[in-house]
Amino acid sequence: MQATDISKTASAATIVFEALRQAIIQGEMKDGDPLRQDEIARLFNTSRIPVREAITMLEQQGLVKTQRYKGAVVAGLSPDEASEIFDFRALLEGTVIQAAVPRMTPDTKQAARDCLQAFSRSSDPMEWGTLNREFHYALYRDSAMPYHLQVISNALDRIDRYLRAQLVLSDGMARANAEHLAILEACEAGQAEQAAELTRQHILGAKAVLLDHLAR
Amino acid sequence: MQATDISKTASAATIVFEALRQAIIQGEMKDGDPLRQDEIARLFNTSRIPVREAITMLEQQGLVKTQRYKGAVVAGLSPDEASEIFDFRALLEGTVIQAAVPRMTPDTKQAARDCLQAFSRSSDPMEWGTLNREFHYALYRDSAMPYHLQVISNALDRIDRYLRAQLVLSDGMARANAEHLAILEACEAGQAEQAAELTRQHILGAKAVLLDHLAR
DNA sequence: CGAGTCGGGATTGGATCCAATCTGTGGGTG
DNA sequence: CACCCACAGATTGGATCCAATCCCGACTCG
Repeated sequence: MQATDISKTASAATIVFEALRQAIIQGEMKDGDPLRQDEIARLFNTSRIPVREAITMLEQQGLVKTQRYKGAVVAGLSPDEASEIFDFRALLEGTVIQAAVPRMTPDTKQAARDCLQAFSRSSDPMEWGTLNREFHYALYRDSAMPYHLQVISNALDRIDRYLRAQLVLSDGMARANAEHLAILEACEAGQAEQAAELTRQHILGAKAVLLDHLAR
Repeated sequence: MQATDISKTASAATIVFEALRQAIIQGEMKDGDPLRQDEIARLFNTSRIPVREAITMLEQQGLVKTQRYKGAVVAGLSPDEASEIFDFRALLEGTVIQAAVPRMTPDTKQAARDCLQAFSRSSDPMEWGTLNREFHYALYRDSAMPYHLQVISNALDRIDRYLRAQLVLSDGMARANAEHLAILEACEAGQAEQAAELTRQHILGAKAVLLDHLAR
């Protein structure tokens, strides 16, 4: 029998939070868009209380900025901030994948391969972002570093919108595909240091492309 | 004239949050202690609403764990989790100090020296923790990496209690003092790589001492 | 004509009230 | 005597209501 995480039934606040988070990181809400409490409350058929809690969660993650008595708006990223987060990711994700490679199970490798295939076959730009993320996350899964993973996930939330944009750019898809394949092969060959270096280059490459695009 | 950040007047929720955060990271509340909403509300002369928002903030930072309809308790750290966070800090703080050294202003160096002096003169174990933290933070200040700093600060919150405990242990103070001095000297000499390595060793050393203590 | 000010609507922050759930205790039953 | 169940108090989650603040336009007065 499959035991389901009891007592983890979502509160209204977390449901609203997840929905808003998705809307923000997928770019449905643009930078600076205001989050009206009672508008959101009506959308979810709740009162404003859970909405407010959801907004404070979003603020803790840096996804919105709030001002007292003025409300919350979707937080954008300056080029400097984006650049810093990419550096941050390169540092962390390189380290994490290096720790993950020696522990990587066949299951995980298969999952990563599946993501990669789906990624290259998919034609829906909106799906690319999630598959891209799933692929990376699969490779880190076996690192046994849950705290690192959580922090990485938060960092990804902050730049996810921009990553999606970057994938659509020029040959972003083709390049990402090639780099992903190289990373996966390094993992399968058990070359941890190589996988780490490729991951770092992959992230810093994306940063370069994106910043170049933002500058124009 | 000194312009004060207008409209940043604290809401009740953030006041409660800050107070609870301090109480937790300074160890006034032990692992597993429950946070009763109306008890806290009475303490601060507010209703439970701001208290609930404060608790969701604490949960986002990992300082408390909540279960639906059962409330929040102060979140402790298993040895594994503590160990991981020390590794995390070593990685990040090494990188950050390396970036900070070439940009470090005389003011900053002076501030760090002051901390160090106060640290060695102080006899109040409770003060050590804050001075220790101030010292480190001063050295990172000029790194121009605000995101990294924020993440480091969160990580510190999680283990601050244990760090304080470790300082009181054995010759924790004396050793920390010596290591701090070495780090500061490397910074003043402009040896960024050296400062980074010393910082990493400093953190990993503290981790070893603490884990050894926890095991017993 | 421009600057200051004074409302009114909109919006957020906080308080109070009600509903849902947990927990522990006592009684009944095999 | 162990176990199960019901009920009551305690506690959290959510809804509704009131207060504080902001925004914006119109009006007044020099």
